Amino acid sequence: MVARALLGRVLVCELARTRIAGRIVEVEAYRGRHDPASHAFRGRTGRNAVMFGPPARAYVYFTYGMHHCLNLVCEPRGTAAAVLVRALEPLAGEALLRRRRGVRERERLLRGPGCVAQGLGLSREHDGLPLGRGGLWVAAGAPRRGRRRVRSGPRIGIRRARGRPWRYWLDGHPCVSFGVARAPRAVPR
DNA sequence: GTATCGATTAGC
DNA sequence: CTAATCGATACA
Repeated sequence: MVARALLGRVLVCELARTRIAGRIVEVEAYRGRHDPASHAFRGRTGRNAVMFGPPARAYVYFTYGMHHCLNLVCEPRGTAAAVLVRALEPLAGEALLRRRRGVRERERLLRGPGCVAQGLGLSREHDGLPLGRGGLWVAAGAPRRGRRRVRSGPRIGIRRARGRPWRYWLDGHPCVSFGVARAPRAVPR
């Protein structure tokens, strides 16, 4: 699976003459037309069009009236699958991250999908950005996935298709959005 | 046209 | 636990 393989690799963001890098420690897979929790479940729309396009592009969407989230499109044209980047361990650009995020603790700088987009400075204008040419790419990354085991479980914050364990994270990593210490709250209703 | 919800977060 | 805040979606 693409999602699992991304763990431990390094996401590099060089936009607007800045440089931020982070180890990918938590992701979720969304599987298009076959996945009731995916934005692409009901077909192509203006928002999700990038997911139906070629792979290795950023799908950036706006949600809750105030947050953006970053996905990496990972299947061929016509198949709308993407991986949501939920959390990174900061490796470069921490001073800028502290300024953008307004928090001091390193483990909170890029913990949670909204925080990732805010930290990297991503918004809808970056939707469709090709990886590798537009200032955003995935580098080879850390050996042995940061020396942690990969765990999987239900995705966070969804109401449909909760039985599918398509969230993947590095076990015990302090930059994971919901670990042992912080359990995910149940989605209401 | 109106009503409801959301791949979230921070704060109490 | 809730407010914030607005685009997407559901429904009349």
